Amino acid sequence: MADRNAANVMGRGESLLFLTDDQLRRGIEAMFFAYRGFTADPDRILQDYGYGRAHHRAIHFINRTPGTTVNNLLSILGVTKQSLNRVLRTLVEDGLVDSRVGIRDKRERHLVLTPKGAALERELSEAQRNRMRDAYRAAGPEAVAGFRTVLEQMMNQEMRRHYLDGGDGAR
Amino acid sequence: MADRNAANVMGRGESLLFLTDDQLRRGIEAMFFAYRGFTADPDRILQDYGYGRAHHRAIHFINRTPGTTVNNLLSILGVTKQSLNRVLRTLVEDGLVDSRVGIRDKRERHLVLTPKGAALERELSEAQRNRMRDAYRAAGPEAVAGFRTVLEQMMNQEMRRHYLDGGDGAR
DNA sequence: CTTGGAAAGTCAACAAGGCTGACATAAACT
DNA sequence: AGTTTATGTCAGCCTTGTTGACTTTCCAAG
Repeated sequence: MADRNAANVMGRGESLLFLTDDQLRRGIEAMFFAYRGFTADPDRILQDYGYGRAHHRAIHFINRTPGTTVNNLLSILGVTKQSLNRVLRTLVEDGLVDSRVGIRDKRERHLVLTPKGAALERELSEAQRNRMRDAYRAAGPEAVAGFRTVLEQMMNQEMRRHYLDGGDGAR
Repeated sequence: MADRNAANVMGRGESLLFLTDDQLRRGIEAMFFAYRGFTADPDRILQDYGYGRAHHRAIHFINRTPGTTVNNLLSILGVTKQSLNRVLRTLVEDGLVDSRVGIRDKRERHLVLTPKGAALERELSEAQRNRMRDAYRAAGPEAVAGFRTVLEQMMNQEMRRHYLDGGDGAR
């Protein structure tokens, strides 16, 4: 219990004392605290509109993949259709999202942002990008590469698939 | 709008095309998807005990700083005392947490894990550490350093304070 | 051309975990 | 003695997740 995980007899110098429980705990807490910062700005904006994080997520992924179907969105977001539907309904009612009956398959609904929805999307993503940009600038390019690498490894298989689906991101 | 943020005329070669909106969006989605992986294992375990993420957070920080006060926990977690109290009450009732009247200041309650609480903490944190360790191993030491650096920059001031309070983590 | 099943929507009920506001108690501080 | 601080508690509200049951639409295979 005292010195568990003296995990790095595999050396190369700079990696000594690398995977101790304490190091891992620090990483865990970093994720926790950073995620709070990550969501703080959009949360504030959403409040002014009477929306929540669930609305933000829907708006984000509809913007990323215009014309996406409800089912696709469900598998990206990992919630039930009832839960997503409640959110989508308010967004459609409020005129932020347009739900178009499928052309080839009329059961499907293709979701797109209206100009009004796109405006909110920009406001939200700009706030979030600003924070991300500041963090990236302060950390430097190499840190950013490492950041992305670790996060990718932390995803579940299915999530990684959705992540990779999202365009190349200039990789 | 087409080529906004050609942000890197500051060069050094590998950092060209560094802060485009698309790059930033990729970082944002990486955070989103990775956080899901990050919480997936504990969430599964917590379900077996009838607890939620809120209980996990309380248990984690009581374990990190044994004898911490309610007020301190409140400022770390950033929730209302009513919300935290609901969680703490069940943990005390179920015999996972001990709430001891302060010695110097009898208004304060000092929170510590019971053996039973410590057992659950180990189960949860082991699962979370395993995922973190696998990600770290796959990514390599340099990536991990970058990961931590970017996350630290993403935190709010106050969160960063709490983060730094958590011991040195062999920095 | 019928039918099975997928996609979508809806209703109802419930739970976790946030929130506000009001109030109580004990202890410490001034 | 009066005020402030730390904690706890009651009541009620909201968002966002869940399950289960049921309907409508409609593609596609038999």
